[in-house]
Amino acid sequence: MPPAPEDPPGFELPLLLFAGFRTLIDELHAELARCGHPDARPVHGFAMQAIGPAGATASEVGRRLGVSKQAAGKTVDRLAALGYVERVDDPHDARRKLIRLTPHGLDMLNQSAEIFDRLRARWVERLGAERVASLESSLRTVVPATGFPVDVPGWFG
Amino acid sequence: MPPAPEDPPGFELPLLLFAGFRTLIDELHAELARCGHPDARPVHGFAMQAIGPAGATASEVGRRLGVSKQAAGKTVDRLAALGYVERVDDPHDARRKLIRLTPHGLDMLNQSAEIFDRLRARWVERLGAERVASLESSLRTVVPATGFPVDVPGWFG
DNA sequence: GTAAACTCGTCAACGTGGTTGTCGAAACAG
DNA sequence: CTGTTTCGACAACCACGTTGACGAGTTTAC
Repeated sequence: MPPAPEDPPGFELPLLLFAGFRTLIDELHAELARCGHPDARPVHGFAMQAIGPAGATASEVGRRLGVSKQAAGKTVDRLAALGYVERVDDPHDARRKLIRLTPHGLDMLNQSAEIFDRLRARWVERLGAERVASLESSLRTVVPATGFPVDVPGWFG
Repeated sequence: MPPAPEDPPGFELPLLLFAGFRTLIDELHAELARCGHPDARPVHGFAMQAIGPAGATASEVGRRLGVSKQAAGKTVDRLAALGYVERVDDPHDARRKLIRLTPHGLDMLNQSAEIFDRLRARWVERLGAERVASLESSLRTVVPATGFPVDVPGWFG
């Protein structure tokens, strides 16, 4: 089926996906700012998700996020300066430095989860549970099944 | 309806939207690279869309994109260095410098439109026309009706 | 008509999030 | 014991964004 003239132009789809993503992220951070996390940035959430409650090393974070270990290290520096994580020496391996979430960092992760649930609930209010579930299931079908790194270095920066 | 335990966690929705967007953008640029535009970046597409076939000034581009005129000016510099746009003096206003797409730039815009149409058609193959249309219509209802700038400075950088 | 106010483009300094390359120290494989 | 690999750090660099300032040109008000 070649593109029928009444089809929306193809560039609207990425725009809508981006606008949807960005709307959620903006609302998340507006809400986080009201809950004791005014300096949190989107990248911080991704990085702390990659660190996880069990902790990780900078190299691991880099691999999970699909960026270099140096970039991950710099992000961890900023996270540490904001009090979200701390570095502790690994007694079993003197090279490694375990990055662990502080209580403040854990709080941000928990709050983010709650806020995202509330935001999704608001979409359900406006669209109905079925359409939201359908949207998620459609996207799950078309996005490659990898974890979140899709591996185009510097795709947006 | 408070979040039922069988609902997907709220953070999956933004992840899926982002993954969908990024998948499309990555495929667009992989394809553009094969069609004579190996140096194009996502930001370039947005900026050239904001310039438009009629041309615009750097300040206008900044306003349309929701960034400062200085940032827009720097992006135009890079676009000009890549041969996508040129600056011409406005005879009616000696302050203004009209930014116009070169044939090369126009070609990129046209190719992008075609590629996006093909990518959307691939989604239609996998999901069916109805589900894609439903996805678009759902997103249209939940994203604020503004143009693309949602106005959080530095939301991702 | 002139003075004030605004707008345009540019320069400079800086922050953030990436990249590559290098390096010493530590761990590991042979 | 000797290579090889891995870890974290350092440096230099690039892309993209921000403020603040500034001269030149255009509008607006008086």
